[in-house]
Amino acid sequence: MAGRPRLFDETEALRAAMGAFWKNGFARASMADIEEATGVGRQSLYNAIGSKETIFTRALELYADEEMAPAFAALQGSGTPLERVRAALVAMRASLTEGECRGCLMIQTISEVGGSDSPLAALIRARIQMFEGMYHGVLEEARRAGELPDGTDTRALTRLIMASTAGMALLARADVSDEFLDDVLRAALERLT
Amino acid sequence: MAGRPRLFDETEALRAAMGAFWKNGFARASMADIEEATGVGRQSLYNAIGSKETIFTRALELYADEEMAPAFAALQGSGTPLERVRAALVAMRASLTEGECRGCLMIQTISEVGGSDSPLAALIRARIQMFEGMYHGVLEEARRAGELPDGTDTRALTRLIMASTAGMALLARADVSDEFLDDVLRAALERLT
DNA sequence: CTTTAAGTTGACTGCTAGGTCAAGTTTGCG
DNA sequence: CGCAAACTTGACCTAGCAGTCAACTTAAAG
Repeated sequence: MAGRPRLFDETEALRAAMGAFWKNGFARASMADIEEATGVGRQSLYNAIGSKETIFTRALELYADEEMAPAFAALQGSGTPLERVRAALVAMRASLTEGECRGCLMIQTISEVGGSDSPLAALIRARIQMFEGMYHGVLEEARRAGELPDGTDTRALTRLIMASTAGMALLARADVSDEFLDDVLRAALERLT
Repeated sequence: MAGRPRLFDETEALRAAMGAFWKNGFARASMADIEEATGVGRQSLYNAIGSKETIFTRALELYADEEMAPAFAALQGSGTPLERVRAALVAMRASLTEGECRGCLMIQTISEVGGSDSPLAALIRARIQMFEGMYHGVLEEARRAGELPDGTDTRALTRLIMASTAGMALLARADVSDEFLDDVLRAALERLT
């Protein structure tokens, strides 16, 4: 089992590919773009990772694990439950404009693979459910702790938060102003009671 | 100026093309799909309308004018300002699942042409601003009429509504359940005070 | 009826894309 | 050293795409 050692780091390459996909979307990012972004030859990518769709899937998983981590960390951080939800929203808002690309790769992928029944769509649905479960858990905590009125429908509130978040990410992609996004965040925080 | 009369109705064809784009997005819908959906030959489409991008642009305008009309009509309909906003939200929610395709063509297009500076992106930005202006006008009315607390930041509230709406449309595309969308609507209506 | 402007049809073109092949390179192991 | 396994390189292949061309059809104008 000897052979030439790999000249690139797989995760590093996936991160670079992620950038290309984030900028242009799955369809518009060509394999040539991926080669250029990663600095890795095509065959090497195929050997190490797989087809374009596989590369994208892996890059999307990496995105969910790395790029969305701050928001999730905030949810499980310190403070009262509601404070943690607020912190997560703030982190989400920040992530939309801080990097090189505006918006959120996960959200922007939804409309691209949308209705299809591809593995990609399944991945996204799974992440949505995970997202929902985490928010809902903390909001339920908040309700039990008396931070939310006792009759609060925390499931519906969770889903409103998710829609608002997704919408914010989407509009960021439409080159809406930073103040626009700040307004959304502020209005959402005000009504989180 | 005599010649063979056109065998198809241009608007009808655009409506059919709209369906194809709605289902698959701009990039994934091929000219062959458009031919099949419209029942019109390619050259005829080029003669009458133009390139694929032109066809899409026209179809998108048609979508905005026809498919999104109920929501706008509700905004300018009868009832107190806040009632009209509520009615618009209800109409938006309904439009997401009533047709053959889930979601909203306008929203799903944002992530596709996203950051680019194409005419399409400009069209979308213009519609977003129009949308914002209409909502904001009615919410200001509501504030002045005492339906909203006097200190309400109606601009921020407008933008939150837009984000929630956009997010709802996007998630509909991700094949989220109908109850999910209903929850978002209900939670949004509850917090519209 | 003839002419002519417009519409239709289907074959065609050039191009780009994702994916593969074969030859060459670099390591570890016997 | 020499063999074999893994990786790299760049040319290549095929399919599908948007868009075009040329021949044909239709109806109104004169």
